[in-house]
Amino acid sequence: MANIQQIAKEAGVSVATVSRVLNHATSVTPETRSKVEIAIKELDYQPSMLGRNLRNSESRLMLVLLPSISNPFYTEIINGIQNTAIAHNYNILLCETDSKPERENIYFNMVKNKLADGIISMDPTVNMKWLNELAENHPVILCSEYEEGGSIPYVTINSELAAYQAVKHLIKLGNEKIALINSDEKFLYARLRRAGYERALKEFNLPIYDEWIYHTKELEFENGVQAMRILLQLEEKPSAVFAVSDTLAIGALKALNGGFEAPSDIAIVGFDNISFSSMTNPTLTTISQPMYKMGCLAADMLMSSMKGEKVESIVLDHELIIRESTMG
Amino acid sequence: MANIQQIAKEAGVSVATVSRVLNHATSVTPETRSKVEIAIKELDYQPSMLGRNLRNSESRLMLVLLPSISNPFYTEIINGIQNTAIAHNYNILLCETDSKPERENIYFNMVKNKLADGIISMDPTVNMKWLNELAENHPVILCSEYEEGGSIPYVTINSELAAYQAVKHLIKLGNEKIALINSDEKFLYARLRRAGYERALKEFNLPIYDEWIYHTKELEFENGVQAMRILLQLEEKPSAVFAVSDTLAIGALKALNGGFEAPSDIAIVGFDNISFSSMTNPTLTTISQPMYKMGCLAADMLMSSMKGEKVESIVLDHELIIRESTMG
DNA sequence: CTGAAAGCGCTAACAT
DNA sequence: ATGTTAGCGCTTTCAG
Repeated sequence: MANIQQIAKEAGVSVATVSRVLNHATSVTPETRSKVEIAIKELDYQPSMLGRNLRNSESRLMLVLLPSISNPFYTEIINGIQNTAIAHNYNILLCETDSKPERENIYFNMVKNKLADGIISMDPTVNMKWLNELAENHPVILCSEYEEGGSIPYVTINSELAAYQAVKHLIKLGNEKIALINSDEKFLYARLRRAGYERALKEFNLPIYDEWIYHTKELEFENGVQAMRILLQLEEKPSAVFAVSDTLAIGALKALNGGFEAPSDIAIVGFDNISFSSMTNPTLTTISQPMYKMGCLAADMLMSSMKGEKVESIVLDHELIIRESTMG
Repeated sequence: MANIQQIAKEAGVSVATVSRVLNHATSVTPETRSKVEIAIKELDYQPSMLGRNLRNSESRLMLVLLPSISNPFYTEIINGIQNTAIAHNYNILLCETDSKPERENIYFNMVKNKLADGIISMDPTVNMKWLNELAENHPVILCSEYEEGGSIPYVTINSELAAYQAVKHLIKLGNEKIALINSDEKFLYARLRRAGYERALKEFNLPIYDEWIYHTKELEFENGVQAMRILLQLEEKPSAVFAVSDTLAIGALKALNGGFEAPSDIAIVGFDNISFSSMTNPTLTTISQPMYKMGCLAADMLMSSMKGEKVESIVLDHELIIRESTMG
C-alpha cells in the first residue's frame, strides 16, 4: 500500500501538496492537482486513516452500547444511527455489553484513548457513575433509556404516558382485571411504565394487585412465556395483560397455547412494535416508538456534541397500534 | 488525557521503559516497573490506541459484512464472532451494506488503509470480484455464504443436504405436492437449497412444477406472506411448503390466516431456527444451523489468517428441528 | 536493564 | 501556490 510520500515523489510535488489535494484545499493549481490525482490513481493510493486520525486525534467512530443485539427493538434504532453516521462520514461500532461491567469498561477506554470519538448508550444496565465521569470529557448521548435529572443529553419517548394509554385502551375495552408484565424496576423505563399502568387503573378506580404485577429477569421471549404461565395459575386470573416489551408480550401470547384465546379470554398489549409483532397469531397491539428517528436523532446529537455544541434532550411522540390481540 | 511522555517524566524513566512496562516486556526491574505503574495510576493513563496502531500498523478491528442487521439469522453468528474476537482483544465493526456497492467500498477501503485488519463477510450480495481482489493482500473469511471453487476460506453448512432432508421429511409425512419458497437464485445458498429440494422430489418420483417454486426479492416476513398468497391462489395448491429462511416461512404461516391451518392443510418447513420460530403458532419446523459456533469459527479463522497462517474451509453439521408446523 | 532516537502516515503552521 | 518541517503517541532497534 502506497503512502503519501510515494505519491508526492511520483507526482513530483511535496507531501503537503498531496495532503492539500486529499483534503480538497482550495489553493492548488489545477495542473498540480491533476498531477497528484494521476499519481494517486497510478499507485492505487488510499490515505491511511491511522495516520490521519493520529494527527487529527479523531477516529470518526462512534460507539453504540446495547445490552444485546438479539432484542429486535434495537435493530431499527441502529439503522437510524448507522445511516446518519455514514452520511457524515462516521462509522459505528456496535458494542454488546451483555450487561457485563468489564465489557463496558473496554468500550469506555476506547473513547478515553481516542479510538472512538463518542458514545451512544442504549444500555439500561450501564454504570451511570462511570458514564457520567466519561461524559465530563467526552461526547455521550443516551438513547431510549435515560437518567432523570442527569446531565447527559438523551432522546426518548414518554414511557409513562405510553403505558397509561396502553392500559387505558384495555380498560375502555371493558377489562377490569389488568396484569402488568414488567421488567426489573431498577430500570427507569420499567418504573415509568409501571407508573403509567397504575395511573390508568387509579383513574378508573380499578384495583392494583401485587399478584398481577410480574417482574421478569430479562426481555427474551421465554421470560414472557414464564410470566404468563404464572399469571394463568392465579386464582383470580387477569382478563388483560400489558407487557412492557413486545418480546415479553409475544412470549405471553405463546403461553396461552390453545388453553386460552386472545383477545377473547385475555387481551394483550406489548411495547415497541418490533417487526415480529405483526406476524404473531393474533397480531399484537402495541406501542410504536419512532425507533428509526430516535436513532437518527441520537447520532445527530452525538455529532453536535463532538463539535462542542450544546445539545438539548428530546422527547419523541409514540403511537398506540391496535391489532388483533386486543380487538379480535 | 496523559500520554506516554508524561508518564515517563512522572516516573523518572524514558518512554521506552514505559512502553516496556505497558507491553509486559521481561527486561524491567521490579522497582522500575513499580515506579512506572504508580505513575500510570497517578495520572490515570490509558495508552493511545491510535499511536500504538499507527506504529504497529494494526487496528485490532475486524469488519463483519452483512446485508442487514434486521434478519435475526445473523444475531447468533454475530454473538459468536464478537465473543471470540473480544477474548483475543479484537473488536468487531458491524457493517450493514444494505446490498449497496458504494457502502461495501467504504468498508473495503477501511481494510486497505489499515483501519481494520480483516473482514468476515456474511453478505450474499457482496461483490466477489472486489472481495477476491482484497483477499489477495488482506485476511478475508466467508461465513455462511461462500464461493464454490473460490480461494477465500469459508465456514458454512451443507445447504443442499439440509434442504434435501427438510423436503424428505415432508415427503415421509405423506406430502406429494411440495412447494419451494426460495430467494433469488443468484445466491449460491438458494441454488443449493433448490438442488436439495429437487433431489428429494426426484428420489421419490414426485413432480417438480415451476408453479410451485416461488422466488422472493428479499428475506423479510412480507416476502413470505406474498409468496404464500400466490401459492394459495394456484389451481393445484401444494400441500406443503419448504421456505429457505425462517423469516419467509413465518410470513408464509401468517398468510394462511384462518383460511387454512398448518400442518393439516399445509405443512411448512423453514430454515435457520431463529429464536422467534418457536414462538409462532403453530411453532415452526426448521433446519437449525450452528450459528453461534459458525461465528466463533469464522473469527478464529480470520485471526489465523491475520497471523499469516493458512486456513482451511469448514462445513458444519445442521439439524432438522421438528415442530408443530409439520407435525401438529 | 535502560535510554536515545528514528519513524509509522498524516496535517498544518510557517516559510518561500 | 507550494515546500519544509514539526509532531500526533507509540514501539523498537541500537547503544551503552
